[in-house]
Amino acid sequence: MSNVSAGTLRRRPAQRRSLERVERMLDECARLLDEVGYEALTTKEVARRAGVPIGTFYQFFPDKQGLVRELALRNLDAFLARLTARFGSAGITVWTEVIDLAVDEFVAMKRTTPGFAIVDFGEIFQTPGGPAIEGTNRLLDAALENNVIVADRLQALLVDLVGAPPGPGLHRALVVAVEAADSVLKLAFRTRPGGDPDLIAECKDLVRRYLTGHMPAR
Amino acid sequence: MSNVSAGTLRRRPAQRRSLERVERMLDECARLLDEVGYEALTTKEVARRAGVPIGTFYQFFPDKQGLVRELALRNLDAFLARLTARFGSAGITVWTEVIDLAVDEFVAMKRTTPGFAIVDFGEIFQTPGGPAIEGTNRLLDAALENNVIVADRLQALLVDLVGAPPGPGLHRALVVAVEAADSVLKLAFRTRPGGDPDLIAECKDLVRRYLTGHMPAR
DNA sequence: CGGTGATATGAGTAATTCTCAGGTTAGGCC
DNA sequence: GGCCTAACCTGAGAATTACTCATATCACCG
Repeated sequence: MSNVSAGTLRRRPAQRRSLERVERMLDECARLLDEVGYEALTTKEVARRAGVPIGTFYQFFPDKQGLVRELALRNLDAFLARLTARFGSAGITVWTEVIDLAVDEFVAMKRTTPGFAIVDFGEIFQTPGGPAIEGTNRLLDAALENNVIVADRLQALLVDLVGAPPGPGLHRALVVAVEAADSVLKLAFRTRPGGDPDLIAECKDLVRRYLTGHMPAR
Repeated sequence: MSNVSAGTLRRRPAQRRSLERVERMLDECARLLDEVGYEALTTKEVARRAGVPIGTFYQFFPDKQGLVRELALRNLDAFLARLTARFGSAGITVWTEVIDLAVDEFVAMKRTTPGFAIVDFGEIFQTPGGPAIEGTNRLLDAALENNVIVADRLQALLVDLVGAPPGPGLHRALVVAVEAADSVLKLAFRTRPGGDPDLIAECKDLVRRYLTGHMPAR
């Protein structure tokens, strides 16, 4: 369930103390994000709050982006875990239930998980490295397309539970749906602290209508 | 057509030279965004390339965010101008044509307007100012919700050209549609330099299906 | 208990943002 | 024109930040 993607740590914490420290730094990073936003977040303050010297911070994280990217990864893990947990208990029969459940879970995390409202699964950064360098096609810079992972998981669930026809068409549709849902929910939370309920409802409607064309005839 | 929103300049350039300078700084900002991304953009480099001393930069822009916000505003103006121009010449009869035209125009700007692929109308920054301060409800921090302006304009066009029923329902639907389309198109341009054509097609499909419920029966 | 590799530390360096005291310019008025 | 005044411009430097690296400390084992 964990370690979904590459990971961006310089050194992976091996002993318990290090692990706790990294966890603490991620926690404080999340809380700081809620307080001051991404722009104003400083590595020094994260380290200070976590009770960790700045040097130790840089033992594990390459930089501020690496820190936030790691947080996004942790969020992704948590989301996928919660998703599979809820799908295990509830007996799903119609594919729209999958949508509703996923959106509800996402909203729940937006409300309760610190920092999730700001970064969720990443996608904050646009960092091209110079225009059209050499042959290297560094388009998807690893862990930069976490929404694709969510789409992967949703596809597996839909194929399993509802017997949807797998394939590139469905996969692309799910990536689009996740991307769109993400942005509309971000809007919902920009509009109102707890998430505008009308916009959350619209989000479900949007995804349902869109996916109707790519799904078995219910 | 211009000066759509508040504007974030410290001092509005009055004389021709100042105006040209501000314009030049915005141009260079846009090009730098394409080259190095938002994160790595520095005010010093923008000033240097524009041939303007750093002090002058700060005469007009409060900071890096203000600069990019101003660029986003200029992009918004340009987009709205191009939109109305094209709607004037082409005789629209069906509402889906409005969608297609708007998306096409957006895509065209993504391809040709420097920096547009990175910032388009803004929405990069999440900058809360401390949790739940006092009574002040600073939710929409001026110019921070530019997509709403696009939705406004689209609503006017749809009501005018197609006789759509105006009202809060339609308006909300358009805001959602614009937000979703924006994110999917961003994805399309992250995936491929010129914008993945499949994803662009999916974007149109997404919006069309969603808005069907909010539109006259064609 | 001494040795060895892994881990921790924080003062310091380089790079950045933004200011402000003082110099320059534009343009009206006699 | 010549003069005056307010608007405008400038860049050295103060304050802040990201990140490094030489040294100190620790964990563990023979």
